[in-house]
Amino acid sequence: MAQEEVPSQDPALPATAYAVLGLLSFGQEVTGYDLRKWAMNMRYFYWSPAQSQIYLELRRLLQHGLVEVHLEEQKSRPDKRLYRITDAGLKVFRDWLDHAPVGPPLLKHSVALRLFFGHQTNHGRLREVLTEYRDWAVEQTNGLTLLRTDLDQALPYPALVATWGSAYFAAEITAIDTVLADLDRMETGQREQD
Amino acid sequence: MAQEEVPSQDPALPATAYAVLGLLSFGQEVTGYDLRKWAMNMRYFYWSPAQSQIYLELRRLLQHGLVEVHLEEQKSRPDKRLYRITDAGLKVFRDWLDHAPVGPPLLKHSVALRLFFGHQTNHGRLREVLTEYRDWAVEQTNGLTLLRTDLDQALPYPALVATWGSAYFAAEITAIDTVLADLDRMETGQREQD
DNA sequence: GTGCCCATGTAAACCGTTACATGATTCC
DNA sequence: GGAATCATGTAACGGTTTACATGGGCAC
Repeated sequence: MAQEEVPSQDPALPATAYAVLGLLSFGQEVTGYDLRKWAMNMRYFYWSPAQSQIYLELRRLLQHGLVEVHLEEQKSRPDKRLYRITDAGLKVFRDWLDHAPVGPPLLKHSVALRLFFGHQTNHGRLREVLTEYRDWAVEQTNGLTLLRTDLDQALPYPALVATWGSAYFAAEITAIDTVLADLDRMETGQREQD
Repeated sequence: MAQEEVPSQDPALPATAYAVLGLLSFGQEVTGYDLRKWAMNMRYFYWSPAQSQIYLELRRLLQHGLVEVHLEEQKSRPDKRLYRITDAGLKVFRDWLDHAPVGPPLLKHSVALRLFFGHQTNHGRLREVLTEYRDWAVEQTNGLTLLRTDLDQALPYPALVATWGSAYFAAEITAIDTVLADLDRMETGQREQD
């Protein structure tokens, strides 16, 4: 067994690697560039890594024998590297899906953080920040509903996630409205405490 | 001006540094150890960094002159390093609060990711994963309501965030229930397509 | 003709995690 | 008696970001 590609048993891959494997598990043959675009459609619930990171993960998966490449020459442009998942890769991915422990979502909500520290800011600015976030959330729901029409019957599980995402953003919007109303009450309530 | 501590103008601190500064902006004199416990109460909306990271940020803030320390000797235990925010630190923090651009929350929802790839797993396991996440979300709401009783009038802004957090987890729970019901429908619907 | 899209890749910097080390005190 | 708490810190490792580089095709 010289230096042939031996699919190692427990590669202990980083989370991003599994995300890439999962995208490839849909069966298409795609480039790293394509993957990045797909990943951006998932940004609603899973933060997309930098583009350079995706290329790195693909190389790693290749070394582990979990994906395979086939080159497609292009004149005056870097050759296309079309990746496809291997049987070994599919097995590793399914093992991860079925056996990985359930972890909590990783959330860093900078807007909530700024509200938390509201005692150091002026209400005017705080209001701006919250409103801007609310607008952003509205945009996200719009983007998601657009996406969902594309998915619906063709990709049922992604469609479920899209529905979930819509509910999430809807909740954020009403939560912001509640906060905004509470801020009002705090301001006017300061002079008339019973 | 030899090598005295010159508070640099635009330190461009990492997000964690501002979180630490913000906690210190409540005015108390605390240790890194205390900060870590406080940060854990914020894990509902802002992922707590590792303990070693907090100590590192404190040293960095000290170098920038944004916090100051005073030692408290302890026998048979590392000396307490009690940190307090400086005027410069408070200024930097307020500048950040009032001028930092509004960024989207950073979310990596591993459970949603696994639902997204549902075509590669069996429904039984998928159900388990979702249910386990649901249970976790219920725990979080319980923890939050406990917290909120402590905060309420004393810390109004953190209380607002706690309320927001409760709404968030409640939304997650009903979203999971919807997904679970949809999965049922997908299973039974497979044989009786009209 | 300016700017975005394609398509890959390298390099440096660094945030952040994990693991380890210490050692008395306090709670069950 | 064992485990958790207090209280800080170091070292290794690696995931991730940011910046940079290339260069033709295509749309407005």
